[in-house]
Amino acid sequence: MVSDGIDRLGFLIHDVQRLMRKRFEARASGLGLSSAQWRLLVRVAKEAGVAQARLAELLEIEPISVSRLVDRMEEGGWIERRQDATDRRVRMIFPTEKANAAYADVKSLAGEVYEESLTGVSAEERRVLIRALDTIVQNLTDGETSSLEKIKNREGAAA
Amino acid sequence: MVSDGIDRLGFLIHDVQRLMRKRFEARASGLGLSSAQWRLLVRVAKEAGVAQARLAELLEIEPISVSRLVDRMEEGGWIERRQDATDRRVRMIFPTEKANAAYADVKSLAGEVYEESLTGVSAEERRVLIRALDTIVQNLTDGETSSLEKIKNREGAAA
DNA sequence: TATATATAATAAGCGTGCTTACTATTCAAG
DNA sequence: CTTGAATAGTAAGCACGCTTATTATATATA
Repeated sequence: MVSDGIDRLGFLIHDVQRLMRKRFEARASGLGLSSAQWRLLVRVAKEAGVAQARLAELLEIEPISVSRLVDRMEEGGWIERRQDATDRRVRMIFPTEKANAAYADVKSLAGEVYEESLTGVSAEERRVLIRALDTIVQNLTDGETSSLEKIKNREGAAA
Repeated sequence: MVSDGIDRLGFLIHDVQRLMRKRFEARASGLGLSSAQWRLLVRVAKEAGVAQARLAELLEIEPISVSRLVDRMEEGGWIERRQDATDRRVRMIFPTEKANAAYADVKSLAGEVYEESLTGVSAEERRVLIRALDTIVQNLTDGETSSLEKIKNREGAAA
């Protein structure tokens, strides 16, 4: 066989990401949250008071992206910025009551979307899928150099 | 077991997509092409003269997104817009010489990135991965309605 | 023919990511 | 203490996706 479809990997990943985001946003539109926003919300819900710089690390986006995302979420009444008493450079991010209430909804919505996505994929195939995706993240994460010799085990970054 | 990691599926897909795009763009930066641009370029290289509306279908993005992408790529000298003689609404898109020359480079770059990504993933696991991703695309593609009864076979959309 | 509908492309404006450059503040070194 | 480097956050401006609305052209129908 000429191709296992590996040559489509990039297109496939791109499509899956776009479709999952779209599906989630369709479901969650009632809540008024975009997918970038609920991604941030999940972090803040678990770690109230986290600094923006730390959020940028956790979400693996640039601090400026966090800054503007937080702007909009503050306007939307999802989170609150507070000064850190000991370091005046820092803005601590807290979820509002509204956010805490929405958190459970977001989680169950995500679960629904995942189940819809995986209809027709067996338990064993799901394990392989997740393992392969984890491996890809590992391979592409560390140093931008050639990744041909770092078949390291995962470190278990639970969502 | 509480979790196979399925609850991380969205985060994983998101991360993999972002990392693969980043890695590719780092490699391809010398060519002056973004990942959205080479995605379009691949289509145009295979089907010179394609209309923008058809490109929007193929790429599964909105016509307006194609319009602005094509604007930038025309400025960059990658493609050329020509009038269709029989239907003056239509703009036919042609690759320039520069684009045709870059096409082979883009393909081999993509292959490299895929191989780096999949280091440590066996041939069998790769097959399962691709099949699972194909299934997810199917499940999420058609009608935004519940997808619990459409375990259809693929239609073979070769990249 | 004249009118209504459909289609191709674009315009305007927004969300989310980026890079680069800046301010405010803290910390380290002398 | 003062100077200088590092860190937290933001501003400006770009790419690429979106929704909604508009223009030009084609096609179908009364």
